[in-house]
Amino acid sequence: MELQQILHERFGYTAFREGQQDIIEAVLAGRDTVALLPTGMGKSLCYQLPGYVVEGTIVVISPLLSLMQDQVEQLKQFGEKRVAALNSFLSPDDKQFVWQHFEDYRFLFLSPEMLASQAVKGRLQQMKLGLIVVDEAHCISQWGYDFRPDYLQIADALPAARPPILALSATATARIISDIEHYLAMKQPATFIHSVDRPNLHYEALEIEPFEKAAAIIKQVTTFEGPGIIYTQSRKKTMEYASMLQQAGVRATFYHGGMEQQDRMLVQRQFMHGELDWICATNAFGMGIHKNNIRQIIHDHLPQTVSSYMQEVGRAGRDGLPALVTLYYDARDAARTVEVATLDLPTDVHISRYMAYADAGKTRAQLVANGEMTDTAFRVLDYWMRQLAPSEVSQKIQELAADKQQQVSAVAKIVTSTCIRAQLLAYFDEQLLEKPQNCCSACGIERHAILAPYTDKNNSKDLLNWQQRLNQLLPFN
DNA sequence: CGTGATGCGCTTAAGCGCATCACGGTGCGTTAAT
Repeated sequence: MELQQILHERFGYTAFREGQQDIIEAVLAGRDTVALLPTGMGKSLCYQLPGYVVEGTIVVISPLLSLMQDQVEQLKQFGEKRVAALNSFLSPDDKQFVWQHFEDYRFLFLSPEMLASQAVKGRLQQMKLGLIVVDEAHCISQWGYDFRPDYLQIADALPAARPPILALSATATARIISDIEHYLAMKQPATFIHSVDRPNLHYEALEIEPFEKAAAIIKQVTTFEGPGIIYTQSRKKTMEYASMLQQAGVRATFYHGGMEQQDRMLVQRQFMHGELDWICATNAFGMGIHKNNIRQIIHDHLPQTVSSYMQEVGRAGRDGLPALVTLYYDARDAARTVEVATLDLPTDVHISRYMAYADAGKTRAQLVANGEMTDTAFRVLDYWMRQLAPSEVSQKIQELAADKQQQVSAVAKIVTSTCIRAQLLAYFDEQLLEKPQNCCSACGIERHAILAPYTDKNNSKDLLNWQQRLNQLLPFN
């Protein structure tokens, strides 16, 4: 069957979006493929469609359970029944069911951790696989080294005779692409890259005294239109900002990784449906947010990497209309961001404890239960101890810390440069060819030319029924 | 680096001033203990 025909009959589209067809053809030609597509440009179709061409199961490695749920639902809406996500969301019965029908699924979603389990590995060895997909593949680089080491071991979990791998992401530097190719053990991959330039984003980086930050942010939010996101560095601050905005009459709330899954979903949906205008969040807020009319992104600190900054500001202006992205910083920010970034790296003390326990034949559960290190620290350490000699691990951790410092420096250098846009592009090996009007704060910017004034949404009488409307919107609440 | 909790020593014994220390972000899966 022709691709066009499948596209139309199965998915109801009349034409491919830019880039999709080339990527799909590369995959169908059996090539390992790295595809960088802007968010909202139909990444999912690049593996959904091949599901109806190739023989065997499409295995999708996904970083978040909530993303898996979204994808499963989307495929079900397209009429696909042979789709499942094997993860800890499932009840024991459901898990049993998926396990029994493992080979029968057309699409199977797994986390890297689940993929690493012996049981899953064994099962994958014995079944017919059509395609391996790594969604949000920049997580390999972003999380693999010091947070979720299973991201560095995806290739080890796959059968030797495997189908092609398709790695999908929105933003990737040369280094991230090279990490993806290396840790997925890709063979002469086809690579599709797009420009990261976003002409409708207007960049601001404003140096400010620490004690003036909050007031400046509240003023900005109540002067110009939203919706928007405020990114801050601690869970506590998300709540403080949300509280201040609420007192200023803004429909705002907070979001961070310590919240219950259900609350997180609730906030996401309120924001997407326009019930909330501002989210005050840590970097937990982002992946899987499909909202195209975000007008502002505000940072109250220096982000940890240029890539994460690009991802965060990149959530603004997906509708193509102008958006303002503002970063407030002070001279001490870089040092503080480095502290936060390196906080949970294992130390020499942890290495000694790890070795002592290994010698005594004790288990990781005992180590963690004794409070000698966190579960994450153990897993990261366990990975490196298996990769390197004990004497090399300490040095490796130091290298990781030095790298974090270097990455923060790169952010600081860009936001204090003579043209933020040009420097951001340069970081992604691109050259700025045409400067838009109101390019960035370094080039000169006129906020009123970019955004409409703030309007007070509290005037509408339906605010009184806010909770009721929420309840209607969200049946499970 | 910056903040907030804790604890010490001092002193018209209840609270102050100061030093020290822990903590700060991102998520998967599993299981022990209720």
